[in-house]
Amino acid sequence: MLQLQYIKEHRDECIERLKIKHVADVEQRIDEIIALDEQRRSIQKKADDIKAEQNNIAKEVGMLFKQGKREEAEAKKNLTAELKADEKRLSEQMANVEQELNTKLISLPNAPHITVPQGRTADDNLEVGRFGEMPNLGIDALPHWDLCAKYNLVDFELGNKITGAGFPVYKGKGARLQRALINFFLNSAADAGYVEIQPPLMVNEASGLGTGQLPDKEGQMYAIPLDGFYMIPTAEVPITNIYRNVIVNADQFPIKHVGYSECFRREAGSYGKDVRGLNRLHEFSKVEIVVIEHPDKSYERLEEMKKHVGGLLDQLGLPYRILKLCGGDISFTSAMTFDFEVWSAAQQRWLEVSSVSNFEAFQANRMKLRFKDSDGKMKLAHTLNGSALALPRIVAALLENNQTPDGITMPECLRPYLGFDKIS
RNA sequence: GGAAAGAUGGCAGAGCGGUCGAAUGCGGCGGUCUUGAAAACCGUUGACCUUCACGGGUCCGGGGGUUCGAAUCCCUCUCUUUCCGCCA
Repeated sequence: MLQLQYIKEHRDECIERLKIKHVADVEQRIDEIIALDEQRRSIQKKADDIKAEQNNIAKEVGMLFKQGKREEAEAKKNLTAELKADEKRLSEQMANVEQELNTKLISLPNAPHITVPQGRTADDNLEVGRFGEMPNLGIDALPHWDLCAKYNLVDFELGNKITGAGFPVYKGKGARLQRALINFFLNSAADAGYVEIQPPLMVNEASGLGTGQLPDKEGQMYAIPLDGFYMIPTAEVPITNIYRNVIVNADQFPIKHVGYSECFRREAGSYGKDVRGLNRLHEFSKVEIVVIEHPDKSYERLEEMKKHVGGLLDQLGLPYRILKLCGGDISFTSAMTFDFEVWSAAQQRWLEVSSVSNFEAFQANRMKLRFKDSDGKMKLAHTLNGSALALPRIVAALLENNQTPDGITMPECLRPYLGFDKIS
């Protein structure tokens, strides 16, 4: 959530930024928050004064008892009765105001960076770069789901049988390709200074709240209500939550992590050609990079992360474009997001394979992830993350773009991990 | 699934119901000594709310209760550890 202090001290800027996200009734919501905070402070002042008086009386009573002045002590005791009633009344008021304030704060999305493009839908995203050559396939080129069947790489029917739609089974060279990609991605990140983490695939509620999946996107996660756990939708959740309630040393910045995990998403309401083949799954593999950084350096770091992701796609030889997401398409928690999309030559469409975001202090505020700055003050760190990369659509594009009449050529960078250079 | 124990500051670990925000040790920071460092010694060192400041308030896992007064007593929830059972 946004910092109350920021909202109070930069009201107009805050409203302007939130307007980029088309937040309804922003002015009103912000002013309500500011008013509630003022209420809270005035109630607290009164409560503090009463408590101070009670503390004094209690101290005096203690002294009198020690000195053996019983009657005086007994007389003083009665003084607190009225104060107690006042205190109870105030603490009820306080609880109400705080709860209302908290509800309003937590339901407010992150404020986009001022440079985030205006716009409402994915069509309004700004293309900021296009790389690689789009292959010219013949008209008999096959979409990846046909290639998967032809070369027996991914068995969707088997997944239906074992679990359900959206849980494919990778077989033979298909399975090997998965493993090769994971290793390639993990090693590349390690070479770039990211420390590898192998996180749990289920998280508790506090972790879901920390990174912002809860309460905003509850329906997106698989839940295990019996134990109060959620299947992770991305490794971002467990890895970032390593730093929940942590005060890091400023000299540790940047903290860079990479982790591979299976990701589980309910994807309720998706259907049609969007979900055909590997395009959208309930379970998929992804390598994720997570960075904790000083607020002054986070946008610099975002660029570095983009370069890393772009470098992977370059090595894989996939044509791609980078989009700067517009206010309407950016996520609830993000301040700035870049999407990477690869060209899927047989489907003739762009597929999102990475989303790189700076959350500024939004997640850190929920998680109480702080550091002591050089001025000696406690401040919230910035959190960032990005896919590097999500596998299924990479596989889809690799299969489609590299198909030839006598097989599918594998990119050079994967061969050490694959043990073969062609699927045929 | 059964049984027991525990949850205190960055960590470890004390704490008769009344100067306990909390002993002590480690760590951190500053200093003395040293060419420099280590060791030793001295000092310092929690977070949060509020205030221009002085100050005031809150926090010893969460919530509730007893009391003039709770880290300390009672109830409850959550979590952790250990033992037994089962098991990759």
